[in-house]
Parts: sequence; C-alpha cells; structure tokens
Amino acid sequence: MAEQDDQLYAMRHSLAHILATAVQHLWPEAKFGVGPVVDSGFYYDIDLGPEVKISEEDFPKIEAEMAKVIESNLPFERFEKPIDEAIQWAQEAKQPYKEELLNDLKRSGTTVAKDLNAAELGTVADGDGAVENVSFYKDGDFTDLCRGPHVESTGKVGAFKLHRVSGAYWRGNEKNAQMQRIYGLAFANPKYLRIHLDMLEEAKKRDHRKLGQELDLFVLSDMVGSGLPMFTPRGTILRDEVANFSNLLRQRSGFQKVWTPHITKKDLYEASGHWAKFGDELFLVKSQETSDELVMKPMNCPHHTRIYASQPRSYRDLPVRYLETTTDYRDEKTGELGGLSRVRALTQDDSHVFCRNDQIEQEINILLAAANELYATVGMDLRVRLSYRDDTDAYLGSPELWASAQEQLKNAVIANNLNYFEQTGEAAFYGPKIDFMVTDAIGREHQLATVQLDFVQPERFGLEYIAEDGSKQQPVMIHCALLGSIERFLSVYIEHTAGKFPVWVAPEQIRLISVNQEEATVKFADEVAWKATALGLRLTIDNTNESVGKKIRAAEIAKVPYTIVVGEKEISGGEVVPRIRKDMTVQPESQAIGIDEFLKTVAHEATSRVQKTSLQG
RNA sequence: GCCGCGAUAGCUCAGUGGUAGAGCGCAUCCAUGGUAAGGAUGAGGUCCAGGGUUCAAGUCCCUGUCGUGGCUCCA
Repeated sequence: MAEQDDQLYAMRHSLAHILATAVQHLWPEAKFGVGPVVDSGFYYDIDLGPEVKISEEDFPKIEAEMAKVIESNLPFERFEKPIDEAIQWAQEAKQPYKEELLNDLKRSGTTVAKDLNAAELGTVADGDGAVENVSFYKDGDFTDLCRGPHVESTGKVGAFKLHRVSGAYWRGNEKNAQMQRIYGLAFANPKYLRIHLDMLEEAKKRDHRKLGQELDLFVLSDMVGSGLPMFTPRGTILRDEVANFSNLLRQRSGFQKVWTPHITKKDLYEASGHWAKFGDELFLVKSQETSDELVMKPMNCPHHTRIYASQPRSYRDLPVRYLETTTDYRDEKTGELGGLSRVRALTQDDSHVFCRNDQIEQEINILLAAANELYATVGMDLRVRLSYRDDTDAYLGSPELWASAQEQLKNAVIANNLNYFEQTGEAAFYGPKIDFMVTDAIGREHQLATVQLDFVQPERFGLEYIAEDGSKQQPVMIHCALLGSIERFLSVYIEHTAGKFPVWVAPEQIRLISVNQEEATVKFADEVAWKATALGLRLTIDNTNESVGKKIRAAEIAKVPYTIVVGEKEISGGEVVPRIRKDMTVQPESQAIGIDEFLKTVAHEATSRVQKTSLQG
C-alpha cells in the first residue's frame, strides 16, 4: 500500500512538472511558484503577469500540450547543483519566485519562513542549517527546481484532468503577489479518476444549497444580507426536529432549558475575555436611550455563568446543567461565508454543565452517550478526537487538574465504545476537549461539535460552590453542542441524505394524491388528513387537477417518504397501497394495508426515528 | 478582507451595442384520470443597484450589493 502511495505521489508530482512544462510552452514568460501534491491531485502556482488570465476554457489547450509531453515519454532527469549555482540559474531563467525559495534554502535550510510557524502548517523544516546542494528535474526542454520524487519518464503518470483555476497568494500571504493556481486531479489509472469524478458529481447533486432551493428549505435575500439564511416552513420543520431531538437526549439526563437575551452589554465579554480575543467579530448595537454599549451575543456561556452565579450553590446542587438552543451572531469575514455552512446568525444547541472535578467523567459520559445516539440515529459514523495539552506552558489550570480531566475524558470515551484517537497540543488553552468527527454518506468527514472542559471561565467569573467542609470551591464548566450549529449541521445532513430525509425529520411525511376531485374523494382525503394530524403526522393532500402520473412524479421529486393514491378503490376497501420512497425499503413491492394501520405504523416510525420502514417488511 | 467568475420571468438558463426569449412552474379552459410529465390558451420582466461611455446599453466601463470558487496542503 505504502509503495503504491509513494508511486501515486511521484505521479502527481511529475504531473505538476508536466503542467509547468506545458504552461511554459504556451506562455514562455510564465514565472513559476510552487507545484505541490495535494489530496486528490496536484496544483501549480503560476504568475503570467497582469495581462494574461488563464481560465477553464484554456484547459483543453493546456491538457493537449501536457498530452504531447506525456506521449513523448521523455525521461525525468534528476541532477543537483550547488546552491549558489542554483540561484544563478534562477536569475538567468528569470524565475524570481524560485530564486526567493533558493535564497531561503541557502539562509535557513528550509523554504518555510520562521514567522509562518512550520509546525502549524504541518511541515517540518528539512534542514537545520543552510543547504549545499539542491535537486532539479528536467524533462526534455523544461527544468524545474524540485525535491521530487518523480516517476522515471513523462509517460508514466497515470490519469489526470485539469480541474479548476483560482487565485492564490505567493506563499499564502495576502501582501504578496497574486498568482494563478491551476489544480489537476490525478490518479493511478483512468478508473480511479472516473470514480473520483463521479464522487464530485454526486457531491454536486447533493449540494445543500441546490437541495435547499429545490426542496424549499431555506432562502437568502439581498435585502437581508450576506450569511443570513431564512428558513421556510419546510426548513423550519427540519430545524425543530433535529433541535428537539438534540434537546431530548440531554433533558432526559437532567438538563434544564434556560433562556438568555440576544443583546448584551459588552462588559460581559470583557469579563469573559472574549472581547479581547474576538472583539472584531462582534456585532455592535447602539442604544438610543442609554449610553450602554451593546453587542449581539456571539456565544452563550458567559450568560449561563450569570444564571449559575445568581444564587449560592452547594456541592449537593451540582452538577447544574443548562440547555439552550439559541442563535448567536458572529461577524465572519465575508469571504468565508457560504450556504448554511458558514453563516453570521448561527443557532447552537448549546449546553453547559457546572460540576465538581470528580464529576467530570460522569458528565462527559452523559454527553457522549447522547452524541452517540444522535449520530447513530442520523446514520453517520462518529469518531472522536481527544485533544490534550502538551508540555508547553500555553495552558491555564494546574497540571494535576489537566491530568485528571484528560483521564476522565478518555474513560468516558472508552465507556461509550467510541472510535477515538488522541492528539496532544490540540487542546484549547482553557481545557482539554473532545472533537466529534462524522463521516457522511459519500465518505467526507466533517467536524461538527465539541465537548470542552473549561477551567478558565469559572475562574474569570468567580464561580463557586460550598463544599462539604464548608470551603468555597470552583466548579468546572463543560461546554457541549451536539449538533454544533444547526445551520452547519443541516448543511452536512442535507448532503448526507441527499434530501431524502427519514420519516421523523421529513417536512412532509405522507402525500395523499387524489385520483379525481369528486366529493367522496375529497371527503375521504380530509378524513385521512384529520387522522394523520391527530397522530402527529405531517400529511399533505395533492388535490390538484392533474394526471395521477404527474402528481406522483411531483411527490417523487419532493422526496416525500410515503405517497398514497386515493380513489374509488381505497374509499370502498379502506385499504391503501403506499408508495414507499426507495431508499427506505428493501422490499421492491408494496402491499395493501388498512389506512388506520398505515398511519399508526408511520407515526410509530416517526417517534422511534427509524431510517428504514417496517412496512411490508 | 484579497483574487477570479457570476446576477435576465417564481426556478433552470439562452440572449456578443439596435423590438427581451425558451423549458419548467403559475393561471384559465378542455379532458375526470390509477402509480414518474394529458392537451390548449394566457399572465408574468426595475435584465441586481447606482453612475459613466454611446445617437442607442441586458450587452461596454466604474462603484456598490448579493452569490460562488479559491486564498490551509510548501522546492
């Protein structure tokens, strides 16, 4: 496996080189930046000067040129030059970006600038001092500075396709020149490339922004503003269903709902420390009546500490568990906004536990069990990352407290049979945390929520309880949102399900299609609707003057779980043959069932939140 | 925030300086139907907003708004 991975890496690297070769053939003035291997291919950053703009329309031309290079199957020739000669080469070749890289290599043995923080970028400087020699690769007429490895000749590069072009700053710094980044996809053979392209195609079909439009779930408006989606009746059902479930999973363990206002004096965040850290992300609100400086709340924990601190607490009162599903406001950079994944008004299914140190494990246990059940119910694989502190002094709280807390987190994770991995140095400065990573139906992993221990806010807000011995002690805070933000969760969930929601979340659970508009049909349909509503079901009647075939098609497109057609047969027999959405059943054929029994079964499926139907099972 | 691309009917989109279009949806009428599109007719437009160029701008230029791809992967 590792050998194949190495081979694929060399292929992709070689393709970046070939891309550069082709670009040089087409635009001899091109200045080249870096051309690394990435997840599913490679890219190359290229500066063609302010005049030339490469667009996707140029891809066929570039691909054709690349194909020529590949066809000629020229050997990749590797050679080394002393660093000073290499710099001279870059000057002669008029490659200022390469020259800059080489000068960095000469100076520090790495191209990663110190101020970029190599560790943070996930790269390690590969020399601890100045380098003496650097390597080059050459394919026929084009020579490129490159560490390699490359495949032996240009013919052995597998299957590729240029994917997109975008702007990128030289060395990721917006103060630097903007270059054009050409991305390519590359795989060992055409089959794997095909599979990847199909996956991208599938992801496009499932795009929550597209489905949100098609299924009438949420809308955006120029007049409301960027990053401020509004939810339609259907979308609001989705929100309510998932939020209610998330709440239920905690309310049964003693969490109590609280409510806090959406604007607050900024003093609260000065006390919590958020003002100093996130001040520029807060929306400011001006009072016309008082001199108060208010902000829209960006989070809820400081408020919850105020409720906790509103009365003296005994060790007997702990844990105190608050739950609030509420909207927070954050002024994100406009370029970061998109669909529901990143918004400026985000609704958190937030909760905070205030407990004693010795209660951490038990409390984490409750939350993990809830998360486990939530993600099992929505059918997403869950694994967690235990994020611990490292040995630096960047953390607040005593080392003993940290050690104990980390152990308790781990115990709880093990007790819940969670797939986990541990990572040091990933903790927040105020406490260790558990990150939830979920995998969706097409294999993409998303981080949705975290459980975080917090030793800092209790301190900053002077929280306390009276211990058994009469002394004042500081509680620990546990932050948890199971869904994360509802908007972001829905963006993932809509794509995970491709809009085919299970009965419990489906905005419309049953659609009743009338065969005609006769009085008896209308009356029967109304009776069924009445019964369904009494059972808490969401049923709509399609009594439009259209053909049955057309109405069924409409129900299919709306991805309604159950469709029943009602005409004379059903009225006289009292039975229906439900049309079951394909993903919900393993049985190809549907069977007739009494209408009351049908409704009861669906109602039961909704309350038990199953993904598959038991009908005709 | 920065760079690229885009915004035309409710939706998806065509329209390359000279009379605003199609399909779907919607409305009306005919057909009264049986498990993925029955037929006909019709209504529907601030061509994102503001400014400019031009005899003439949906179309070209500038600014803004909104959307979208990227700006993290290090020779």
